[in-house]
Amino acid sequence: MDLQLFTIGQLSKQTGCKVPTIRYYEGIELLPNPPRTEGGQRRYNAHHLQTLRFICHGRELGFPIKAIRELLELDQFQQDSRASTEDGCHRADQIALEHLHRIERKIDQLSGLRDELKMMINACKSGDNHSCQVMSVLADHQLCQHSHGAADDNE
Amino acid sequence: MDLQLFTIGQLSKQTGCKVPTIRYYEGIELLPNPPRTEGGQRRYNAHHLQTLRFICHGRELGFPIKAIRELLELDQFQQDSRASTEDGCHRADQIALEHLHRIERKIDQLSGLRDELKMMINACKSGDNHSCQVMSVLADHQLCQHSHGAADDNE
DNA sequence: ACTTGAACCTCTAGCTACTATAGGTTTTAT
DNA sequence: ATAAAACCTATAGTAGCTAGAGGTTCAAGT
Ligand SMILES: [Zn+2]
Ligand SMILES: [Zn+2]
Ligand SMILES: [Zn+2]
Ligand SMILES: [Zn+2]
Repeated sequence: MDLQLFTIGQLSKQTGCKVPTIRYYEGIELLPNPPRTEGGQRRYNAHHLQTLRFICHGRELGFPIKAIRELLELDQFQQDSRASTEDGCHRADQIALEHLHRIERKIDQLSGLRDELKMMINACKSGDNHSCQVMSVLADHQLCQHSHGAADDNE
Repeated sequence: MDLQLFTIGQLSKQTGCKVPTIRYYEGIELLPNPPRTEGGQRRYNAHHLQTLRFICHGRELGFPIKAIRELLELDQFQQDSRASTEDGCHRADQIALEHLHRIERKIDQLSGLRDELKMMINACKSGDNHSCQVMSVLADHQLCQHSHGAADDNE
């Protein structure tokens, strides 16, 4: 098995991951270096495909690269050593839980912003003010209802 | 009026905006260049302070720099020309509305991820599986309930 | 007047996760 | 044999800052 080889373009189609992104993942050593043809083109096998799917799905679920890297290592470790799945599961769950918390904090923060924005916009639409509420609120946080606490964020 | 001058550190304390960030805003021509002392240090006036407050508040509310730039220009334009506030308000509201939509899309996307993550984690906690559900789901999107549609995003 | 230390200055590089472009080579099909 | 499609590397750009190095200026105290 593992006899079928894929070009980078085929891998891209199978996973939905763009070609430059695949090369990028190789560059940061997330995806192992594939063998090359004599001419220097990459040829992937089924294992690469599986790994890339894992990576892409992790990214789609919003996991940072760092987390995906650790999850891949856990996976590798388990396959290598046949260690009890318990520890790996524990750590994987922990990583997922941290990610869940980040997301929940982010949702809370964005919900606050959403409410604030709705209020400004509605105040303008109702048109009782001679000046734009959007501009006024931007100029003066006192007019805000919430504090839009800045969670450190990305994605 | 406008006689009181502030150092960049004082401006920083007044707004909560970090010193390098203030210099960064100047570099991208968002905040106008302040006059300098003979020795080359920046000295700001009340107008700079007001502008920086506007910028920082806009950022706290999640507006991209590009939007803030346009909002500042609207503000400037109105003060210069005493044009009817109507048009400015209309455009400002439009910008705010676009931002609101971005945020709502983002909240929707994150809510999907949150649900997905909760499901994986719970499946692991219930412990009926001999394998880690977090790992399994990552390896196979088929096990997902949602499609985690990737809205283009930032912040 | 002189010294000290905090605050200031510029410049460059780094962060996340890609994406785009330029300019060239390999593969595959006709 | 030729030509198009797909591949290659390398570099720079995206957003919005932040950190560091290495040097200068300012204001206060003696
Ligand atoms: Zn308005
Ligand atoms: Zn506010
Ligand atoms: Zn688990
Ligand atoms: Zn999925």
